[in-house]
Amino acid sequence: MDKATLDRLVALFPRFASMSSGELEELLRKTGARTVKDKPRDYIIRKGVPVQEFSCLLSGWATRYVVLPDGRRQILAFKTPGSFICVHALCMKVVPFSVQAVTATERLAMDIEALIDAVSELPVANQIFYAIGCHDLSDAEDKMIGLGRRDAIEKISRLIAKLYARLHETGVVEKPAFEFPLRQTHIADATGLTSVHVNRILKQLRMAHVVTLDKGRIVIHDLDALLEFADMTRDELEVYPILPRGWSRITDKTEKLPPT
Amino acid sequence: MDKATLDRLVALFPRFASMSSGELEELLRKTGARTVKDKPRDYIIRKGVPVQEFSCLLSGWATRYVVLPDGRRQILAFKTPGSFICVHALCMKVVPFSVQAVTATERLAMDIEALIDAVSELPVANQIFYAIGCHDLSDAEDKMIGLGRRDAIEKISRLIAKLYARLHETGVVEKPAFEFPLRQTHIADATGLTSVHVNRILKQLRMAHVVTLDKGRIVIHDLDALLEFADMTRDELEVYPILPRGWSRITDKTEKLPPT
DNA sequence: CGTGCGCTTGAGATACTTCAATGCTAGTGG
DNA sequence: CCACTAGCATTGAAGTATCTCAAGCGCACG
Repeated sequence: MDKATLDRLVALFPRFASMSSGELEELLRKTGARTVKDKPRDYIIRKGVPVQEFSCLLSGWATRYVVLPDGRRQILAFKTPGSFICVHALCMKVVPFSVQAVTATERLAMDIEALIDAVSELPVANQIFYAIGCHDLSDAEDKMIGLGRRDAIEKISRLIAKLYARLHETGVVEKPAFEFPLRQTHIADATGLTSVHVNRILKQLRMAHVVTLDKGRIVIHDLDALLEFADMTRDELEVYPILPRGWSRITDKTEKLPPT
Repeated sequence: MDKATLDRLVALFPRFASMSSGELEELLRKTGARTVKDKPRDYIIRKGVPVQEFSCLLSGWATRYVVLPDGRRQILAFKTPGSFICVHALCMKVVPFSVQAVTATERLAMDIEALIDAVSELPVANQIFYAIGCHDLSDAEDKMIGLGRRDAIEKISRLIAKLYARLHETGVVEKPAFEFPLRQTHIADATGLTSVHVNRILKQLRMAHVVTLDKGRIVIHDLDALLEFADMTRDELEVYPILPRGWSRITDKTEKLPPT
């Protein structure tokens, strides 16, 4: 693995910076790290099929989702450059969801069994991977709040604001106008809404000159207004590089004494 | 720590069985493990206040929840005997949620910093705690599906069925009739509904002779009917003792080719 | 013996869904 | 190069699951 690729990897996955570059190179060597390309709609992971690779997404977008027997779909996460495809794979051979490429993607794939061995010998790596899992857990719980207790415009505004923050943080996009390959059905299945309703809410945001979404491109005209709709403050936008025990994000400011 | 307490701990937390009893005793000693009692409505963890203890719930019920600034509440998890109170604490000093006792509770509390040190020296403990975190992640994602894509009767039926399965699995209850200290507002805040609507759905379940819930006690008259309402099969009821890389639960049987 | 919390129920409101039709664009085959 | 098709976005109209508001009731607690 050449120096340039290594730098690109660390830039997208700042957590790896807590390893020395020697340790990281060793880890990549031991796990047979290689880059893999997938085309749009390719499956990266299939529900029920043993997962052999641990992947770090380098470019492109993907979705991780579940489909119920009657066809209802819930998208659990969108994967963008800097995302780990499937943290679960480190402790589960078979996972109950699928991951599918939305655009063409590039990822760094490591052999899982080798990774587990390598990590167990390297305490710093252990901490890193625990923190990654913990981050995904917090993220899932944040989404639970959104799915359970927010209305449509909040859900959609938050989704857009958070994706923007993430892409901005990882250096993938600069301005609040960028490639946005998600279809309205993706947004619907991530927020628990109907694509028809998503369409109406997007129209509302467009009419208010807040966000326009067209032909795979999004333009955020008024970030403050978007945050207003999203019920977010600017500091909630920051993506915290979660170091072990270093996180101190507080979501809600005031907490009424809850019943019972 | 006497032998009886140790046995009780391992019975409630079968994961600990992958450590030798010597290793476990050593771990408990190093972390200053002690039992702590809380009264109903006591806070076990407060949002924004540094978490010092890692707790294993031995008896009683608790909720882990978030309250939004305008008062909307989302319950993230119910804690019952055999639950870890807050897995996040191993990598976050401060967490964005609170944990509050519902009934009187008893828990085994360990010092977190000591636990982190002890675990990093013991690969088997490392695996155990990673698996615990992974279990919570899968659980949260399962709840995301419910919150996003299921209707009221499915949500409530699933909640009841899963709590029963968990309590049964850990040996806390025998028959499908047991202490159930949750108020209707708890159920509402866990499922993203209103307590008024929860009331109507419970009435529906009562009228159908499926479940009765009264005075802190629940009786499941017809488990098969409940599972029908819950859109669950009997094998989904089983709580898998997730060993590292040993999990193979598949939630959905058929998966239509999803759009895009 | 009041007071408060939780359960219950009715009536009316609404956020979101379902159904259905139209149009646009890109890809495909002839 | 054009006709044909499929997928996606858009919009209207009608339906419904769930919410809001409001009132009454029972029980536990001080």
